[in-house]
Amino acid sequence: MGPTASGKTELAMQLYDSRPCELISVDSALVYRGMNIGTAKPTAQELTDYPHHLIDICNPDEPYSASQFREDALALIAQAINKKHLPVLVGGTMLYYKTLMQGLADLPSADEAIRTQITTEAANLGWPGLHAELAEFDPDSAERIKPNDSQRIQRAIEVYRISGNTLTEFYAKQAQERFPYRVLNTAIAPQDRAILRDKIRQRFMLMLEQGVIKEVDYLLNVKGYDPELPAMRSVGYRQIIEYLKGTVDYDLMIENVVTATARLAKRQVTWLRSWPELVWFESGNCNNLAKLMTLI
RNA sequence: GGCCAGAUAGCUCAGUCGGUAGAGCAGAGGAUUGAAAAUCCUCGUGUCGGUGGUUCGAUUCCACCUCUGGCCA
Repeated sequence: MGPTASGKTELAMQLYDSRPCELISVDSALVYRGMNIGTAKPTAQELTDYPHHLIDICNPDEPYSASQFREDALALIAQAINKKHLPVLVGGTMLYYKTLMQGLADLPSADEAIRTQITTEAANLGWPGLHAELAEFDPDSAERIKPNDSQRIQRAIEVYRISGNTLTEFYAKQAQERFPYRVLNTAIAPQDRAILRDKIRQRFMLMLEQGVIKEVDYLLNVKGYDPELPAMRSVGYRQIIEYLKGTVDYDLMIENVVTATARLAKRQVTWLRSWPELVWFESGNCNNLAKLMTLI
């Protein structure tokens, strides 16, 4: 685990060279085909030399989710163990790790039609208005969810409309999950955030040289993906789309991407601060592999 | 050289009919159950450019100075 631009992939590849393992990507953006430069996906050559599971498994307009990840990852872990390979989970989507190990309530899947309907209602009533509606049938969830948290309000209402049961009821029935494997939790990050910010900036400058703007332009204008798609709203893509539409100039776009990426890193670190039994590694330390090997 | 407009938080600015000031952005901390690279919550003391003057009291009014734009020579 670790924030973006901290060197997770590199360390995972070193580990792959050192013992038989299966690399399983834990990243909500790397699943999308055609989103390569902007997601800092390993190169085609790297993916040939170091095969990763769960990269390039969806098109940007196909939904992927924490729940789907859990299912995929459990299957891949079992396969790896059958082959007597070490399953190595590597990536920065902390909710996916949490979901994998703690499970989810038995909730209904997302329903596009109902989401669209709720979004339309929100345009008229505002999210606080829908939050008030939520409070009528599920006061506990309304207590927990803030009046402007559009996504969670939408989800809570969606679950109720699909199933007739509230989120609170589903949570109450949720079984306590016991993850059936022994896990070594490791995280890598630089010692301070300013260093990470510099690395983020440098990496984005490299992405620009590699043609990240052409990549986004292609997804938007040739493939015709809706800019409102979750995939197209990821860090970097969203800001480049603004630039392509002419809303912001080039220099401001660069600043916006660096800022958005640094904030992503911050949120990733927030997850990790309270992560139980976590072993920390420092970015760029040449002893990381050796240390990792002694822990496995 | 003259005239005009500015100078307030890291940045862009608002404001105080005179009682030492507040937004947005940035930054920091946090939440996180089928979109999670998403979505959301909390956090604002700074010689109010400098020096004098008026005043019980000046960041606010006045004078001069410095700097930055613009216009005129």
